[in-house]
Amino acid sequence: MPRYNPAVIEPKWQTYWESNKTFRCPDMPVGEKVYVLDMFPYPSGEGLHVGHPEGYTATDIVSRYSRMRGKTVLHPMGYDSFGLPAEEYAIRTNTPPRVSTEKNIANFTRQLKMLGFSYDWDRCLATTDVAYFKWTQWIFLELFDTWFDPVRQKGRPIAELPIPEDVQAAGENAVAAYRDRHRLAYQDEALVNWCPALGTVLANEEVIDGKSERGGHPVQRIPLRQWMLRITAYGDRLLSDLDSLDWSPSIKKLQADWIGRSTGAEVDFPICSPDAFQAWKTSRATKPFPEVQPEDSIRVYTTRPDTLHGATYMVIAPEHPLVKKIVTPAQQAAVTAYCEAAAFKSDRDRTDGDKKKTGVFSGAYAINPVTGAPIPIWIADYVLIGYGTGAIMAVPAHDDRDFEFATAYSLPVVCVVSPDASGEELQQILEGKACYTGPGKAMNSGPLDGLGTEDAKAKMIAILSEEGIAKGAVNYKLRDWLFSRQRFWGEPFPILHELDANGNPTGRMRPVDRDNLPVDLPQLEDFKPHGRPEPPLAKAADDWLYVTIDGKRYRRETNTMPQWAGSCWYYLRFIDPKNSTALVDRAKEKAWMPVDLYVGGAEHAVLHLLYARFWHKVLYDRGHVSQPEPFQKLVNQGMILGEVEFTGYQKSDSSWVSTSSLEKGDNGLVDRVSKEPVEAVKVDESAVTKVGDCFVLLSDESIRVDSRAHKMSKSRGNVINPDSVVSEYGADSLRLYEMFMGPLEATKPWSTKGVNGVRNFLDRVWRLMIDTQSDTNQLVDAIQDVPPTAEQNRVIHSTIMNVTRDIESLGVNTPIARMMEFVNFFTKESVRPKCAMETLVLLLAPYAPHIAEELWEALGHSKTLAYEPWPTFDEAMTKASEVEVPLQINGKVRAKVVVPADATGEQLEAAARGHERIHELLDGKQIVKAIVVPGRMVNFVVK
RNA sequence: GCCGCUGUGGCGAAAUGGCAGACGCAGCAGACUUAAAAUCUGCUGGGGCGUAAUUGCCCCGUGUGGGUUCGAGUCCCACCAGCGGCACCA
Repeated sequence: MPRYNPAVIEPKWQTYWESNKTFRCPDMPVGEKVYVLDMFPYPSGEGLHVGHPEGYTATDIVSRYSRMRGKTVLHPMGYDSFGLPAEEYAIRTNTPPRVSTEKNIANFTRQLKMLGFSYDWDRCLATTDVAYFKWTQWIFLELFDTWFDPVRQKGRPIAELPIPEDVQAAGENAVAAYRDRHRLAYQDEALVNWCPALGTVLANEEVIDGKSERGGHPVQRIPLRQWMLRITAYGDRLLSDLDSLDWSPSIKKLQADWIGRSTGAEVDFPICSPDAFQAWKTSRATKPFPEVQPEDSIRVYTTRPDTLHGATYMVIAPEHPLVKKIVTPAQQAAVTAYCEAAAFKSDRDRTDGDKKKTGVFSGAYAINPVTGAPIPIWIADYVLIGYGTGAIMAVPAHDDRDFEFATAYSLPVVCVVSPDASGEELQQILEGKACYTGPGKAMNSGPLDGLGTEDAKAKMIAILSEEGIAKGAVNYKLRDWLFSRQRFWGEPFPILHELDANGNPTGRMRPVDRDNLPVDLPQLEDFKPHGRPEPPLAKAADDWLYVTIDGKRYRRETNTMPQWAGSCWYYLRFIDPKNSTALVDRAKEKAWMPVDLYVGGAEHAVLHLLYARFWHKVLYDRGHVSQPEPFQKLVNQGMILGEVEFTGYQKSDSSWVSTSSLEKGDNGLVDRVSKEPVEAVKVDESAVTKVGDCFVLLSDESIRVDSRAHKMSKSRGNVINPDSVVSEYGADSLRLYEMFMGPLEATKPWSTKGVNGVRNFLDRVWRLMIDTQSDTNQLVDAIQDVPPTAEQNRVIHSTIMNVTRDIESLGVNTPIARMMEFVNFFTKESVRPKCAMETLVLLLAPYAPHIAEELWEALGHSKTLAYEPWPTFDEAMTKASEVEVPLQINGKVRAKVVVPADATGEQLEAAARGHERIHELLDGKQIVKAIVVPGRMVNFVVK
């Protein structure tokens, strides 16, 4: 009987690996170590998606390959299990989040084991494990206990923070407040996206068009006291250390853009009458540039200090504290209305570049500190409170946004940079009728005149620094990380707020003693959010909520940490998952870190990877880890799309409209001619054909249809479930197919026929060795214990060489093609040397481990092949004794000649000249040059 | 708008600057079979010439247009299309 039957052999080997602890990883590496890490999944109720096994198979191949190369491999798996979806689900089904989370984890674990990944399951963890988040809280306390020393560019213990004398003098509370202001984890009044329906603040990227991404509920911007992490302090290091990483340029660039470092200057503009300007200037010249913006001026950040003479007005954000102070009575009503409207827009909404710029005049004027001219102060939401100082100097001649605004409100435009242009264009710019943002020569700019843009910037900063009016400054788009959420299903903050005798907060806080960690979540009957920004944990019983220490009463912090917290350090815990005295043992950490290969989706290119790098650097500064960066090599797997679909478009009378005659109407697509709306209709593959570059209907070739693979989604109904693929084709086929689809990093469409194709290959591998007529796994007669022939050896050795080389460079698809060629070749051989079969099985093992183990056993081995030495090759054996070499004339192949593989250039050229047809073609021509590449080609250049 | 990635047969894709399309899917043909399935074997970019038929020969072909080179899918410049990300960051 025995046909290849994955349904039997796959569970058999999974059980074998599990009961023999085949993939248990020792505490400390023996010899060379490799740490191969997957981005751990969020255990959703839907279970594994086919996208998950793609990256997981790639890392499993590397892990299994590395073991066979004798390395010690750390290859763990866990779950990122805190978060909003679990909680929403819990609310809907009225079950505690922990219950549904554990159920989902069990399902994920079943599915992952079903795919035969070689994880060390003893190291499995979930961020929701109390024993795990104890250390998440511990790290939070470390952040709380750290300040950033800008001189040393390093996080240091808060106890080492120098306290200025005046603060010291102001007493204990002032010192405590000073410390609190400098911690990496600090509380601050922040403008947040508050969603009353979800009962939580949301990150900017969770808000779309002023509505929550989840549920589409309205979102408001309100000020709330929130926990923040001072990631901006690490901006420079997060940026510059990217250079040391083996990451794709595109991911590095995404991170660099997100950090968004820019250099320029901060400049103060006095708010006073022109008469008082000289006095202001004189008083400024006596002192250095003030640390904090004085009341009598507006501080702006600019990257173009060279254009200061062209600043004809100023704009401050609607939330800017000065708005209330400077607005004139006549403008009061208009300003209030404008600011209120702005409050209802999210950051994203407001920064939508397509929108027309709006603004309102405050009635007040400031003085341009270099020209002495009064300039109006406007309020507009194109200026963001969160970036720079929340105020700008507007130079409409040299900034597109300012120009657009100036045009809309008829504000003056003064050109101060002579552009690199000519004719009409130059004239327009000089007259202030067009905007020029590029570099040029300074003009109308007093002492800067004639200088190039870079020199002018430097000179302006130098002059104004001298006068105490400005200083050079660096800014980041990166904001401090808003770290608290008003939800139940997250890590509680290990922070206590001191209460006075009346039960009111004193404003002082203390960390929970580290011995008292973890702070577990309270049991709550009702963990639902409500419409107020008061976290659900506030509903906990008093014995959880209130703590008395040394006679003082405290109330626990009731916010929880965001989902990102747990994933910031899980890779460290995998090294030492059971440690109860430290987050990770120092010696083990040193032995295993950094992660040598980290694979996951590109959706984490910015947030997760930036947050984790930030935490890691803090832990590094505080001496808990030995390396400045956690992830040495990062690879982003591409997305797997659904099967290719053909879509035609029909009018209401069912007549077809070609995609070439569609246009965008007000409500979707319409026929360009009749403007009638059309409906998208799925067309079967058999009903279309390709003509030229387009697919058209077979029934009417004038009707073009769309051909596209779409992202898998429930609503589209094109989701492929790994469970059903495994039950129909087997786990090895799924693994093999996902690798065979194409390069790991590419986006590629699913094809069920393709799965069938690789299954077919595994069937052929099986029949190559197993006699399907027999009742047991009897080897076919062709397999004999004989040495391979020269030709067989060439196939064996070149297959080993190519497979090895490609796995090393993470080329996952091409080794499969090589193995297919191997099988195609040996299928035709009536004598199949046993050693050749063993080689194939070992090469196949990282890809399709179950069938490989089964065949290894059939070949007479009694234990797992997981630690068998990887086959080696002799490059000399890969070469044929004779090669066919193309002969070209002027770069065109005209003939081929067979020569010994080791033929020299002279021999090859002689053979080429001697070739009958080449001789013929060269007759009467003058050979200008002969290019001979031994073993590859000959090219005669003739006239 | 800005940035990045990708453009190769009917489809997924290969190809250290050296014979474009390996390998797989789909398709076609043959063998086996009463038949089908399965399996095995072969063919399969387009056009043309030639021949009884083969062997064979020529031209075109890697999004478009240029360039570098003896030789370009590969390197350089410009453009076009698709996908993805960012998007008033002063």
